[in-house]
Amino acid sequence: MGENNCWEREVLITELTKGKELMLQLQKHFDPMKQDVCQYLAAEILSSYDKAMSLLNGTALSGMMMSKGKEIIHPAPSSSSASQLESPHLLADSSTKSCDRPSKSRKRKTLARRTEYVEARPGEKVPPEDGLSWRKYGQRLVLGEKYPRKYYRCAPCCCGATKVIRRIDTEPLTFEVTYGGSHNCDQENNNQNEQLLLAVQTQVGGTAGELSDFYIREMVSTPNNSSSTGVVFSNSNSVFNMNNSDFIPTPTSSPHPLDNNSLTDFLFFHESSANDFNSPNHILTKLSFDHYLI
DNA sequence: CGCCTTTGACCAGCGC
DNA sequence: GCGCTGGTCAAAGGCG
Repeated sequence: MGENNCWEREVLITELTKGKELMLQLQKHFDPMKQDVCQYLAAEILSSYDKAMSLLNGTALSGMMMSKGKEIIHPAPSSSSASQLESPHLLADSSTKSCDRPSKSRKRKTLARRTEYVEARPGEKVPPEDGLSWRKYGQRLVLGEKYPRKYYRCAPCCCGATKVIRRIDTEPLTFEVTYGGSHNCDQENNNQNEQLLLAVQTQVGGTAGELSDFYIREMVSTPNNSSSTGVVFSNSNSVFNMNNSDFIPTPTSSPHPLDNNSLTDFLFFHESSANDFNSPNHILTKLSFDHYLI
């Protein structure tokens, strides 16, 4: 009870803060030539305020996600996997991080779970990647459901994180994704990315104000290996790619496919163009758009 | 040959 | 207490 109130208060504060930040960005970046960017920011702001209003109206967050106020997570960096996994609802006991296999017991797990609704892109029959690495371990057709549920667990290590994907019968393009446990290994990557972002700010401009023309496009890292972590960022004229071995921004091969593209391209960058300048084995940690647009 | 997916079996939670 | 349900296991097969 008390924990729920604390959690909802935290979500409320987070959503209101996020909305404020987005509003400031919308004001800062308003440009009639970038209507798609403005529309995206406006949608995010509305989403944040909807969540906050739901909480103020006494709607439990879980109910908000599960029932009429279905939360559709669009495949944009604003729905950063990193921030999602930091949800207190989801975090089990991160202090006891270990890579031991979870208990062999087949006892049904009663871990805190979090459900999201994800839309597939038009023409695709699979939900968009969430930036984390998963390995499928089971699939079963549940009674009364048209499509089978697919069960995944953490691939890079054995932190016990699981994910269940269910295709909605009535909305074939919508998937219900239920996360269980905590993806500790990716949290490590996220910490590395935070450090890398600070390094970028230090090297390129020093302060966020001086970096106002740059968009951090993507953090890039490889599984279980921090040595090849990198970051890609750009302004309206150039795309830079750097890694943590030198922290010196260097232009990527020109013309880069992302050059002169709008921010819409940035939002889906990780799936369409990432392989242009990274090893095929990389995984990409999607970042919060509103957080890293500096 | 090793990794990944598939699939039937197992077993505990849950409702009646 | 019993049966149903669904989450997980693990062997088998597929694929690169």
